[in-house]
Amino acid sequence: MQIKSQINKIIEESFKAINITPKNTQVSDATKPEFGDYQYNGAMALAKELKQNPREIAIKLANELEKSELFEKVDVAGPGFINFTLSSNFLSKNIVKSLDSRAGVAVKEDPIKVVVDYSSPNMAKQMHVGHLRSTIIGDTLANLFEFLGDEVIRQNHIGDWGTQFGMLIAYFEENQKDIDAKLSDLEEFYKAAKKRFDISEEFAKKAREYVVKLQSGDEKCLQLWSAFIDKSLQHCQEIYDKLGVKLDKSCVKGESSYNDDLKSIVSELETKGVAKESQGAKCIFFEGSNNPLIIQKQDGGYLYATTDLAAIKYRVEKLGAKRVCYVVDARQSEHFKQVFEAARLAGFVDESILLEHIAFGMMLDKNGKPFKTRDGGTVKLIDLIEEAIKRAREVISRADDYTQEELEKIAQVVGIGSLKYADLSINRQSNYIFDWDKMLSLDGNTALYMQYAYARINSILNRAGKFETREPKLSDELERRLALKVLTLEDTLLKAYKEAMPHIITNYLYELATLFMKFYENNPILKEGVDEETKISRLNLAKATANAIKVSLNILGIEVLERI
RNA sequence: GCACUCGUAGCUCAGCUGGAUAGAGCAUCUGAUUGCGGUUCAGAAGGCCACAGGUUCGAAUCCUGUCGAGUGUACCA
Repeated sequence: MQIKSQINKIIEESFKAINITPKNTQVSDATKPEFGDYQYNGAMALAKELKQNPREIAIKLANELEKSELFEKVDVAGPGFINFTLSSNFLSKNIVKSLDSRAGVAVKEDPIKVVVDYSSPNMAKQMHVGHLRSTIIGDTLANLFEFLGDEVIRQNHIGDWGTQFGMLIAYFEENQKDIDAKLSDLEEFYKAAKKRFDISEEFAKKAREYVVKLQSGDEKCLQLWSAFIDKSLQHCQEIYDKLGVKLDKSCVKGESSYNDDLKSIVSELETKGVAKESQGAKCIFFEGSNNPLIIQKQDGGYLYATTDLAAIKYRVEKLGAKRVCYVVDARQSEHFKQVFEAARLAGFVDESILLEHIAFGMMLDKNGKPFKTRDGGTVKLIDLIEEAIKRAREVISRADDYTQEELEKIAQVVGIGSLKYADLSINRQSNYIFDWDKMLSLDGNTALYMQYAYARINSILNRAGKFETREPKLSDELERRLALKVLTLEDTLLKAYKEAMPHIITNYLYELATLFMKFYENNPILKEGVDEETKISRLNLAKATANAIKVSLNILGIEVLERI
């Protein structure tokens, strides 16, 4: 349920009742729990405008606000802060509603069509750590949008076109071998080809010729190329499956698929006067910037900017997207800024369509240096995943007497979950320091802490057996706060939605789990001496908490375990 | 050179549509719990929010400048 918007509405109405039209009617979270649940600070800003005492305005407004049944208390404090405390009755009533499979979160009233472009591996190489953030953040955003009711189209804009494939084909021709055998380690194959390319002028020339042949549709080249792609996609799919990322073949729409549109895109941009020739290349210039966006090279070749423009056109015109999210490395900010601007100049998109570069920082090691293997190579994503699972296995196997099968399942869920959570819990815009120990710690804002909290609640519920679904009686401040936190899930998701920031959800989860741990420590549920009424009340609250944790984690693409 | 991002506790990070005494976790110190599930909970200590100005009743948050870090900057993707 949405709480803030309900309060905002009441504020608006209350202002109407006292004949004031304010600029801002938004409540914010209370800065301290002692103040209440929410606060409104608008009275101070209004005071100057109306030439009235802020406190008087606040009191007048508070008198109106008090009439609402939503609040137990409306206080005016200091120079004119208005503090709201929600009624416990309101909280308990809604806790019951949050026991459903959506944890009480409504579907958006105005669903839109959204394209999320993420992962986008290069088909000539294996996936490496650089692809992790895009894949995880993108998948989470897609899950979130979907959960809230948008129609989500996941697009994997794979790098399956360009010079590198000429290189691969040339190298393959040179070393005629069985394609499966050769491609079993694509990485090695690519490296070998690249080496040849750098050393031999003759080989490089041949590679370029193959690019031209490929792009003009040479049968044999296409066949080889498509075998490369198939093989490479298989590798990617293994990783997606392992990560539990919802990408598959149907999401693949690679660079090559726009090949046939590029020519007409360029001529359309020229006709519209958006693109001009400069130094032999076709460029789009922008006001206040010296760097143009080049869409066609001197030699007539197209660039990735051209492909991106074709992709925008496709997504908006063919797919009908109203919001397009590009989950790509922050280093490409300028590129996307230019591409988006160009798309607007060309009239491919109007103001109603939101084009967003969901930028994220790099993964760094403990010393703040780019994350590499010991000998300075790129870390293969598959190795990173295996390592996460291995480490998770070590952490949990200290704990209990699992069967081999259980241990494997738990190691998978915890390892993958931790890897994802560590990434998602940090503001995506900044670089992030990758730390195995912190990632798999049970303390602090980690996946294990959440999964453990969930399993713990689950254990209590199992021990309790069947019990009645009932509005919990919130008997103390801790229970109130926990209940309120459970109910703010929807507000949290909407904020994360608007800003495309997964860490807003993890912050919420951490607060929720922490509150639960406190509640659990202080308010026994199944211990002797707890009366039946209180027990059932607390069981309901615990169940609602578990539900909110589960729903949130699932949006993050993290599984919960009934037992750890 | 120019552009973008960033600078908050020893470390890793929240907070940034301006609000009350700037919050967590780790590490450090102290206490509770003989265990509804062990890896739990409570408390202490730790801050010129890079620096200097400005706007404002009010600035970590907005603006300008300086310093420092990272990234990008014409035919790779």
